[in-house]
Amino acid sequence: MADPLLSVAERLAPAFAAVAGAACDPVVRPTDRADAQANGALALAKSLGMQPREVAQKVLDAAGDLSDMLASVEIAGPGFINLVFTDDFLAAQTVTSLESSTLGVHASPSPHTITIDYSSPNVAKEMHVGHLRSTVIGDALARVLSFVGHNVVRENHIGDWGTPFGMLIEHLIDLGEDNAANELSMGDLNGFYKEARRKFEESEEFKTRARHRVVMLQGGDAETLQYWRTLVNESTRYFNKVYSQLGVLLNDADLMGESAYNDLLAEVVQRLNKAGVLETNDGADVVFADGFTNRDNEPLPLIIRKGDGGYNYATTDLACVIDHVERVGAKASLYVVGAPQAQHFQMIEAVSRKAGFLPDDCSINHIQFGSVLGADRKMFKSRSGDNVKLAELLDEAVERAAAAVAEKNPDMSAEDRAAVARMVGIGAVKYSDLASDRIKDYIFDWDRMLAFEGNTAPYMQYAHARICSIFRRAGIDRASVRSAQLQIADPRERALAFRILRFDAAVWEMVDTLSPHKLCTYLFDLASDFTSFYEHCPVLKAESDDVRLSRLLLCDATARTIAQGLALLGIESPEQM
RNA sequence: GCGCUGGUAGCUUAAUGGAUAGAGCAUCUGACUACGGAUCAGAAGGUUGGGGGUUCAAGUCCCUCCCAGCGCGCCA
Repeated sequence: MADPLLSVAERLAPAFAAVAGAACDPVVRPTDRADAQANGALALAKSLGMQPREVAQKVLDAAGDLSDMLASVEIAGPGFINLVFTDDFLAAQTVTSLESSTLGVHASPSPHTITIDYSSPNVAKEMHVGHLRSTVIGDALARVLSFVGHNVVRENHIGDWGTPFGMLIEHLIDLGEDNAANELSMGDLNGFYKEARRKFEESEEFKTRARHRVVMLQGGDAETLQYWRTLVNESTRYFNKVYSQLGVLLNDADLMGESAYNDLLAEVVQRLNKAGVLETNDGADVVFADGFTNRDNEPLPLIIRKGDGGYNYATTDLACVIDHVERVGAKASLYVVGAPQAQHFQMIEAVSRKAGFLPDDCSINHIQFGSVLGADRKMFKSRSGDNVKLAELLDEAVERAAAAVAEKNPDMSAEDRAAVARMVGIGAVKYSDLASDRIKDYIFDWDRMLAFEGNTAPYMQYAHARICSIFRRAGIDRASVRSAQLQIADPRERALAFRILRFDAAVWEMVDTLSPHKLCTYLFDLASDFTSFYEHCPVLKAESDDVRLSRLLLCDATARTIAQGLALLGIESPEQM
C-alpha cells in the first residue's frame, strides 16, 4: 500500500484502540490544512464522555514517537489531529511504490469472481450514444477490477432473440441472404431494421410470415437458425468494428446473447415453482416480490411467462443470475445499464433472493448511469431526430482531433497524426463520459469536449507527451532514471510526489464506489500538479546533476502514473501529440 | 397517484458526516530567448432549490415543499 494516509491510519489505529478500549477507526482524511487529518477523536469523545481535544492528546501520548513518518502532529480546532509527513518518508515511499508493477496500488485482500454485463447492443440495430455509456463505463470498471486482482468475467448481452427476429429474418429472406449480409456488413443496420419494421406494420401477409417465423426460430428449425446466424454474425462483426475503433476489451469470447440462456428458461420456471413463489395472474406466470406496486397501488408482479406462453427479459435475467452463481461462480454481478431500468433490477434481485437463486454472500449491482443529452437538455439526437450512430460520432471525434493535431504540430507525419488523432479523439469522448458522476445526465457538447483545456483527456495526454519529450530531447532512457535518489526540496516536488503516492487511494475509490469519475478527478489533479512543477522546476537545466536526476525520476513516475491511470479508463497516452 | 434519480458560481462540475464548499470554462490581471504556451501565477464569482429537524459538526442523514428527468404487468 502506497497511500500515506493508509500508512498513518494503520500506525494510529493501535493508539486509538488503546484509548477507546476497543478497535476504533482513526478516520484519516485528506485536508487542505495539512497532508492528512485524523478525526477519530471527535467521535470517540462522545462515547468516552471526554473533551475531544483531551481524547486527541491521549491518543498521541499512546502513539509514542512518530517522527520517522511525521514531521508535524497538531491538535487543532475542536479535536482534529493534523498530520504532516516528513519529506524523507514521502521520498522513500515514492521510490518503493514505483518499484511495484502496480505503481503502489495494493491488491484486493479478497479477490473473487465478478461478472460485468455491459454494452449490450441489439442485433440488426445500429449502436448509438445510448450504448456509449454502458460500453465505456463497463470497460473502465472491468479494467480496474481486474487491476486490483479480481477475476473479471465480461459479458456482452447482445439482443439476439425475441419477437423482432421473425420480421428481421423474413426481411432477410426477401432481400436474399447475400444482399442482406452485404447491406448489414456495410453498417446500414438502421436501414435494414426500419425496412423490416415498415413491412411488418404495412403488410398483413408479411406480419403473418414474421409471426410464423418466430415460432420456427424458437422451435429450432435448421434453415431459420441459419438465417438467424447470418444476422447475428454480420451484426457482431459490425459491433467488433465499433469496439475496435473505441478501443474496448470486448471480443467474441465475451458474447453472451439472450439466446444463450434459452435452455435455462424452462428451468427458471420450474425452480420458481418448486420454491413456491410462482403464481398465475391474468393468465401469466408471475412472482410477487414485496414492496413493488403498480399505478393503482396493487402488488406489482414480475412476469416470468407471458399469457401466450413466451418468456421475456425478466426470465432471461433470472436465468442469468442462476448462471452467474452456479456456472461462473460469481460473488458479484455488475449490470452496466441505464438508470431507467432501476426498478427492473430491484425486482430481479428481490425475486432471486426470494427464490433462493442468489445466496447471501452473492450480490447483484445495477451500475446505473444517466442519459446523454443534447444542448437542448433533451435526449441526444441527430438533426433528423434519429439516434446518433456511435460509429459516426467516433469518426467525427477523430476528425476533429486530427484537425487540432495538424494545427498544433504541423511537422508530424500523416501516419503519426492519424494514430495520435485516434488516441486523442476517442480519449476525449470516453473521458467526457467518465469524468462526471455516472448517475447524472450529461450534455454531449463537441465544443467543450474538444476544447482541450480543463478536466479533459487531452490535458493529461499533453502532460504525458511533454514528459516523453523531455526524455526524447535529452536522449535519456526513462528506465535508467528509476534508480535515482529522490530529493524533495521545492514545494512543487513535494506536492507531486505526494500526489503520485495517492494513486493507490484513487484507484481504490473507483473500485469501492464503482465510479470512474473518482479516478478522473485524481488524474486531473495529478496532471495539474505536474504542470505546475514543470513550470517552476527546471528538469534538464536543474542546478545540479542530483537534482536533475531526481526530477527526471519524478517526471518518469508522473508519466507512468498518468499512462496507467488513463489505461484503467481505457484511454491511451500518446508519446507526442 | 406511488416510486426512483437529480437540483452546488453565468456555464460544466468535485466534495468517504468534519474546520473557510474545491476545480475547470468563460471574464479580468500578470508571465514568453518556450526542458512543447494544448501552459503557468493571480483576481473576481456561492444564503449548496425553499423550509424544518438530528448531530460537537450537514451540500452530505431525516421530514416537508418546489422544480426537472425517468419508471410504474405480459417490449427489451
